[in-house]
Amino acid sequence: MTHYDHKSIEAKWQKHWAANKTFKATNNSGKPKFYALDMFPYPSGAGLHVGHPLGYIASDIVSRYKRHKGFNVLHPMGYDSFGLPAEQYAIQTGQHPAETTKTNIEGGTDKSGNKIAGYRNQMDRIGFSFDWDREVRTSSPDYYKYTQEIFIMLFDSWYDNDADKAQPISLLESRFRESGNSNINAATDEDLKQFTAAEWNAFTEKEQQEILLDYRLTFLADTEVNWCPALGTVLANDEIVNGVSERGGHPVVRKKMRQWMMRISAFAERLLTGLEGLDWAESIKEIQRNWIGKSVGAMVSFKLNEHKIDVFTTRPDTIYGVTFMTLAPEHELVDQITTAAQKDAVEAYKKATAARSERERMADVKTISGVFTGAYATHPLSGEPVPVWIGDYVLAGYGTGAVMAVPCGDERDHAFANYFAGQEGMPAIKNIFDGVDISEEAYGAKDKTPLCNSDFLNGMSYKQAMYTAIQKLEEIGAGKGKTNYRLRDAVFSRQRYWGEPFPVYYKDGLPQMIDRKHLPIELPEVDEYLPTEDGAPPLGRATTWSWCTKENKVVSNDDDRDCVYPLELNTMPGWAGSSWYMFRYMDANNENEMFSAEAQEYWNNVDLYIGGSEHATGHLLYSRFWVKLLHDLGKVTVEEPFQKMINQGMILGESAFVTRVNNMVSLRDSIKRPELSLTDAVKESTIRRLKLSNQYYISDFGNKEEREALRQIILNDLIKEYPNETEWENTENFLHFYVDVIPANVEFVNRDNELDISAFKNWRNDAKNAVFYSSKDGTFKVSREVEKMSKSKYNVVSPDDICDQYGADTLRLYEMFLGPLEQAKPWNTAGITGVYGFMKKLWKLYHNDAGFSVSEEKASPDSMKTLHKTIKKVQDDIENFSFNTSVSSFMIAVNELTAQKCNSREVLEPLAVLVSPYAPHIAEELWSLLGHKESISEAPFPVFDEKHLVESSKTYPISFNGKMKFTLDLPVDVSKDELEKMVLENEKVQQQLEGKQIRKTIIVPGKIVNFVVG
RNA sequence: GCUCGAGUGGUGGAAUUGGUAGACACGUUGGACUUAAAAUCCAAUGGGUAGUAAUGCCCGUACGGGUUCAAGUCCCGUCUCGAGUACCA
Repeated sequence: MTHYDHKSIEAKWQKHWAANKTFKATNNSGKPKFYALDMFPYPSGAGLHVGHPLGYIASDIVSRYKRHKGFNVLHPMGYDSFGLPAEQYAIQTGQHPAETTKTNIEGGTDKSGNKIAGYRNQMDRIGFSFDWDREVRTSSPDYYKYTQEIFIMLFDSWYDNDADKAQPISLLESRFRESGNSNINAATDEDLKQFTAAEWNAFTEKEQQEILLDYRLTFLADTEVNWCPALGTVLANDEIVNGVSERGGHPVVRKKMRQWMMRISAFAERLLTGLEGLDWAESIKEIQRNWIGKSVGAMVSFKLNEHKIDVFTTRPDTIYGVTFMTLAPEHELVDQITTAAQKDAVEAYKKATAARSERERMADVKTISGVFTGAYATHPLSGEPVPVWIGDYVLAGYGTGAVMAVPCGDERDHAFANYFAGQEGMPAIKNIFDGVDISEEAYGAKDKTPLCNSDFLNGMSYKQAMYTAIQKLEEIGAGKGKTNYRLRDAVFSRQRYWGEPFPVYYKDGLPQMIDRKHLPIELPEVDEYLPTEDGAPPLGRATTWSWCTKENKVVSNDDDRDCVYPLELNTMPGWAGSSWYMFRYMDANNENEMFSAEAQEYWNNVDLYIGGSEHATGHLLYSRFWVKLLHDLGKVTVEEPFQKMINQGMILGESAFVTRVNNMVSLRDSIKRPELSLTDAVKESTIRRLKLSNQYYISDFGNKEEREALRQIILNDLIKEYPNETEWENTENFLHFYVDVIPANVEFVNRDNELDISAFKNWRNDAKNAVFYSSKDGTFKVSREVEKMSKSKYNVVSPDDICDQYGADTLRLYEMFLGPLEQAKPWNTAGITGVYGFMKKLWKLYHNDAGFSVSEEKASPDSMKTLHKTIKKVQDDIENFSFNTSVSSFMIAVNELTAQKCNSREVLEPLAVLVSPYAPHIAEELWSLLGHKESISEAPFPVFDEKHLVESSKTYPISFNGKMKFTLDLPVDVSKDELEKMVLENEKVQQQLEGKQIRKTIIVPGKIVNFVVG
């Protein structure tokens, strides 16, 4: 074989690696460990596209590099295989989601007869060094039994604020038995009733369980949820984008439902501080910080008759600036405090806000609205009356749903006060900032401006007043320092089929956990994947979905024994399985526990995590939460799962569009009065619509000439079609057609944006007989737009075609060559020939016309220099995750070695190892041609030796006044003074200096020489 | 609006702590080989300008300032684009 045959080489080595389990990781090894993890994919029916492997290639390069460097590398892959698309597809086709999911992973033919390549096959073709023996699928009962187990662990835990960790619920029970709950500082909802030990012990079992439910880290609660009617399920906050569902873009409404919740808010502070030690992109950390939304301030109570209105404020220092209060319209006290006179107005306002959808409220933040309740609260410090308003700028869900309004210091309060200025219940704005004009806008700065009109706070600055005010409020029992978080508890129930069932049954309306030893509770069979007629989730259709506490198994719903109880009908959300999978890989085939302590201790946590940044507030926050729980319960030794993370940029698709003439054209009626101007003629004519029986597509609609020509063609067709029409000759100026833009599958478009018309016709049934009007040069062009790659946009490019045509090694190199990993970029194969050319040149270095040929002679110093500078560059690049520049340096190395006619083993052997992380197939082939019997995968990485780069001279840029004029070769091993002397003696330098005076000479040895002249 | 990030040839992108801007690749142009095409190889390629030429000069990293012997890189201001967030008290 003398030419580079990627097909046979790649097939050969992929087979070899699989047969020899070359990349199997062991859980005990004397080598240092390295754990490289990719965010696992959701196996969709569209298959893997060229965007998926981008991150996988990067992590694979690092993994292979680390193996060369002597590490024991864990580099696993699996599937996040529960999820909505499979279920939507199941609803449409009636196929079990488990089947379609399996086909999407393993390949096969779907119900409509489409060939599905399968994620696994597609990945295998790219030559990843995954340890496939550790594959996980979140939808497999072998896996989700442990997801269920973690749910039980959450149920069996509460958050102890004093110890600042999750604790077993049994500990809480024993403390209740001993001393009631007054000394317990737990993360719970506010306002739990207090009880003594005696009271606790006197409670019935059911009462006790109800109380415990308020403390558990997963609990049932009636909450306002985001209900998506189109998807038939609730959604978490992070699953909603701009007020519509992230998947599908369906509207979302607020609805009160009984749901499983996760008390992630208990971990808010640790989730925030934990970010500090992580080597993540600052932007992701920032997104998480914003999402957690910590604000430090105080709770302040305002008395109103027998009621008490609590507010949260971050500015207790401005307490004397309170001019009024505002409650959210949904606030529970509103009805109780509203005066008779204001009742109608308040009712009307409440009704109006309730009718506004979440989306409207979000879109419209400018409009100010509100109503006075007629009530006055009492200022806790000054004792003055404070009017109470309601307004929808106050959110029911944040803080207490009420604010103390300080117009002089808060922009929203300022706007509200001005809008209602002069009306009943709106006093003049109190200004507490000495010497600050607040007539135009509020003064929000937290600087040293002294306070005034503030009694004992007068003269104090922000910090001091904050502290003093809180102290005073605590003293008189009217408030206390408090930290608030925006992070809400997460809804954990989904009214869907294709997710983990809860290990929960209900006895007397109270949830009971099924004992861990009876897991998994497997998904039941249902006749349809839709909600039941009375609105219960799909699991409500299962006929065998009850729990027998005697036999400890799932039994028929018809079983009417006393020991049989109904099972939970909701399933878990998509993020459940992905919140802990990184640990399962460590011990993926353990049948007795989720993973052994030894395995976890050995692998610790993930050293390098690569994936998209779109999971910033979902997966990456929830998995950190679960890991903190597992840590508190002693299950894992780490508190953070992903030490180092890189977010690869999305590879975008270039969608293709063709312009189609609508099947209706409008025709201005014939005009026979040449004396009229065109405008008047149009005015006096009538419009008739004619239907075209043909469809017309036009290549270059923007071109006027082309449009005119197409108009003629259509007109001619119309004349034939409507022979009874008269006066056609006069109508040509008045024929109008309208166009729409139709997406074309990018598979039918070549690199020059030309459409394969016959393929398009074949693909779109309604275009079979259409007329395609090409451009003058005979081609039919599409227009392009860069968008996210998706099946529905027909712009998905599969890596398989690239593998066929150029090979996996070229694909790997090319994806890296496109640019920095983190950057988003459109997929465009324009440059791939350059990379393929490189592969051929690399191959040729090891071959002559006759075949493989490598000499045993010593390499030239030049070649050694090329090799060693490449070693250094590639090593530095991989350590810095700068993969695109490595590819360039390979190209430079091969170009140089070719020019040097180098074919010495001394250089070519280490070169093969250098290339191996990037282009493993060709590296293995060359390695074996070089006579090695073992795989190249563990060959030691070449060691960089500076001595090959040492030179006797360096080319210095010589500049004058900072401008580089020419270069000079100067010796390296001379002093600065000698260097200066040599430069000054130079003829060219003298020329430049002629007639000028040297004011300063800067010589940086090894860098530059600069003369300041004048 | 706020927060974060980014603006470099026709294109994707290089430029380690301030030290030869445009590496590498695509594209384009010209040439060699060929009956021809493909493939391959060679050369040129930021813009302007002077010269027959060798060669030289000027301008150039979004825009306007600044610091420095020296700025794509540091500082201040402006503009544009992208991402996140959206009344969070």
